[in-house]
Amino acid sequence: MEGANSGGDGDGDSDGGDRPWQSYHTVYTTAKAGMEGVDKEKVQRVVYEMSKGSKYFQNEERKEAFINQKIQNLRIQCAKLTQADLVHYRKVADRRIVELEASRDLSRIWLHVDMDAFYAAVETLSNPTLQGKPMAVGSMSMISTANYEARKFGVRAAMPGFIARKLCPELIFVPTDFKKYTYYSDLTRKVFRIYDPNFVAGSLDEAYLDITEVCKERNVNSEEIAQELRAGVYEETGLTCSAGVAPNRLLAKVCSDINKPNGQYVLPNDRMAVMTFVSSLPIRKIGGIGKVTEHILKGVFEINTCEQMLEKSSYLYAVLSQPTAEFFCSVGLGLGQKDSPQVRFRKSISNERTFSATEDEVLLHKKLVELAEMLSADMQKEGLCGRTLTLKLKTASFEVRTRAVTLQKYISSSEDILKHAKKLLKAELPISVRLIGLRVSQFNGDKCSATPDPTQKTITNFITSGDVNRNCSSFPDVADLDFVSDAETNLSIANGQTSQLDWRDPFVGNYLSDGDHQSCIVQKNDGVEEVQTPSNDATSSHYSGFTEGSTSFQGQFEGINVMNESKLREGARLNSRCQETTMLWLNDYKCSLCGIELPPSFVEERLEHSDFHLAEKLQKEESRIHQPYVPSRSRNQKDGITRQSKSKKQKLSKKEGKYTPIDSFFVKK
DNA sequence: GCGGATCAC
DNA sequence: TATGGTGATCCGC
Repeated sequence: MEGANSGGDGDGDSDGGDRPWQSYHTVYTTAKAGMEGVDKEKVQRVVYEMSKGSKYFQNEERKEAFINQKIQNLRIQCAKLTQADLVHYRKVADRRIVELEASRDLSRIWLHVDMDAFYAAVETLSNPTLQGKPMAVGSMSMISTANYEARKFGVRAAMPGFIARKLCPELIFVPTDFKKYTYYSDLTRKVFRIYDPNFVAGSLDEAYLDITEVCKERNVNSEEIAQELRAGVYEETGLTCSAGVAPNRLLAKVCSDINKPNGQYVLPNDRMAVMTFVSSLPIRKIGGIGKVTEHILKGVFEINTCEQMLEKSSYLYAVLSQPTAEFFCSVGLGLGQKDSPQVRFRKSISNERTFSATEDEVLLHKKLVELAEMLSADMQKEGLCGRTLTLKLKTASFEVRTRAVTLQKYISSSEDILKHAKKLLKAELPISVRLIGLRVSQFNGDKCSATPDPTQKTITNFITSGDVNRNCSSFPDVADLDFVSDAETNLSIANGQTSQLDWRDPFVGNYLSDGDHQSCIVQKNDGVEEVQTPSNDATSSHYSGFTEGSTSFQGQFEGINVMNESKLREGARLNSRCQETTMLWLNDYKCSLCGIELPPSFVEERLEHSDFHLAEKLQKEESRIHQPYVPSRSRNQKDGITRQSKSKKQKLSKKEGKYTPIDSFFVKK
């Protein structure tokens, strides 16, 4: 609202001035519930002092600079628009706004419930001595939730504990205990179900209810329903919650935040009321508009409130992608999203762990084994098989990288996962990382059936074709072509059986969401749902038992046998060459084939050198298969080493990361 | 399909 | 000492 950072924001103000902390934008300093009367200047200063100079901080600065460049670019684009352009885009925007307006639906009454400081409140319930004392759920490195006493000090969710303790030395830390939260969450849902058996759970502590019918049947207004529901939740759990009522979910969510904690706000189903409400609403309150989007909208278009989205709509349509512009306009009109289907399918499953940064390959390999085991277990629990595996790395400097392979067969066993994960990781070595993650996506339509859980209710809508098992790991391996990972994706995918329900709601997404799209809840037709909760409690058991069995990474590293495969097609060759360029250099220094030493910075020389070996290999090959090969310097490699002959600025080794051009993001072509 | 990024909780 | 984990989506290749 009156946010400390809203003053001269986005002008590159006061950098290096007497108040450097003002330019350090964090997620947790934005004014939210319970932050009234907080000395924001002091909080901001402490956060800055604690962070300054750290690797994390430096990365934040890098990202910030990147965003500022985007803003600059967009500003230039706007400035370049001619009068004629503006007239045109004014028309485009106006037409769309009329259409959007016509789609306005005021027939439903939505209620959003949000538990107050949920985790903290539950912990206080189970340990009443915490009552009235500043307390946070989480650890020294990260806080999940802080109670309202702690919030008075500026302590907030997503803030690292050691900073929170600086802000509030008496702060009590309580470790997270998801079993407890799930238990109480279930209790609240018992109450929700009374008012809407098909309610949509957003997470453990919030839900959307369509209360249209209850209001009608019982002939009571929404305010009374909200009161009653909150009282019911309190009676059932001893916990307080807040509620918001509005014609759509997007607005209901905004409303539940207004009188938090232990309050409610009703926005009537009336067009004027909605427009008035939205006119002064800061854009950051909208679900889907986060720190970066807010920054851009302010910096480029000087948009601070939702109403201003309509005022600037011609510029939005001129410079942003159409769906993005459209979302902002619909927000300006106070519209929600179209109804989402009752049943939603999980699209990926993943796990990741942070540890103290290391470049010890044996250690990294061990982490990978553990992750693969855990992921496989989770997948089997859910009966999932997928064909895309993604490795995520966070370097010691907090840069995040992902590397993916899409396979021809569906996998779920830890052996399969590990096999491919190792290849992906190997290509990145040497590297110092602080986090490794694995994700599997592109599921086979149905459960993999390895060990079906009889107690698990199946979703009837699923297509259960006889093909289901064909691709699963229970079948014998097909020829292992996997190392030419990218080439595989070029092969036509065998009769893609997409039983994944591929619905696409134009109003769901990054900028197109009212917040429930990230729901991990599968809501059944009968109203029963299953919740995927982060099972932190389970990790310890996973870790034990995998402490040994780490095979040396080094041992498998010498192979350049990628090139020995004889019947690779042209595409496969280029890709294997791409792999080779990354695998060729032992310890990123020494050629594994001839022993010549070339430091990573000699990018051109190294490429030349690998070309040499490649040509050598191919010549041998060509004597067998008759296929000409022209070493091409113009082809870009997928591994990020862009080949530009003259530039030594491309020295950036992969370790240091590559930076994509600014102009791409957010800009319409 | 891949990779970088944003967002929410 | 020290800045999380899971899942989803979008954009531009």
